[in-house]
Amino acid sequence: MPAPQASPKTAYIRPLPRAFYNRDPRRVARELLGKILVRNRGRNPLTARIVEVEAYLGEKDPAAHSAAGRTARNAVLFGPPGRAYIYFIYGNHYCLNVSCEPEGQAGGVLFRALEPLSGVEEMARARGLNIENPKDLIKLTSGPGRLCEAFSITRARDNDCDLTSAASTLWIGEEVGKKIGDSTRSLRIRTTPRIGISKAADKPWRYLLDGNPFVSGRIR
DNA sequence: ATATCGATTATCT
DNA sequence: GATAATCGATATG
Repeated sequence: MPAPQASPKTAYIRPLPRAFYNRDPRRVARELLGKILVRNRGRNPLTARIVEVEAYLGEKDPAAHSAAGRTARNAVLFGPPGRAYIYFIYGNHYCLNVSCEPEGQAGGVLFRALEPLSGVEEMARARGLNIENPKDLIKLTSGPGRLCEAFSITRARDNDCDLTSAASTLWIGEEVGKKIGDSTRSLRIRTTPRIGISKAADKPWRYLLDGNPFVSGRIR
């Protein structure tokens, strides 16, 4: 397992445009792999590479929170693309999604695992883990609930946050110099069924970077 | 290594 | 009142 890489300065990360998210969530999910989630914290932002995601379609996907139509909880999924949809689950954990598709149409991508790049000490503190232990390092951001805890993501703080602006406290970017289509091309991407659902469990809409140690759960 | 189980609460039926 | 896009702990092979 690789040691965390040198900290990228956010000055060299630029946000993905809203149009990036204004598409089918399966397409967005695949292309989000390798991109960077940023938590602005004054100096010393938290950054991590996206290594595992799942696509949830709109009202036609029985596994999606939007399957039964718009409610107070899932309203962000029906709003404009590129916003954070945060939900609370099992009385314990938050999960992060980004809304996709044009306004009025639901759809989103769930963040399942990240590879920490900078702010690792802060993440460890938030998770109550010790980085000296390699096992604990993996557990920092390997899972949808874990990554939210590492980034201190809550519904109260971050639901409906605009993820397309570097001025937001939470946003998504890519390294300057890489083109959106390009950065995905060289990656080894694997698709599998989605984790932890019972409906539409056969759909292969989980996307991950093959071999990345931070990917959650078991492969296959 | 895999399996099972309890925690704990917002949300919806 | 039941459920849930999970996690961590415990038990067993």
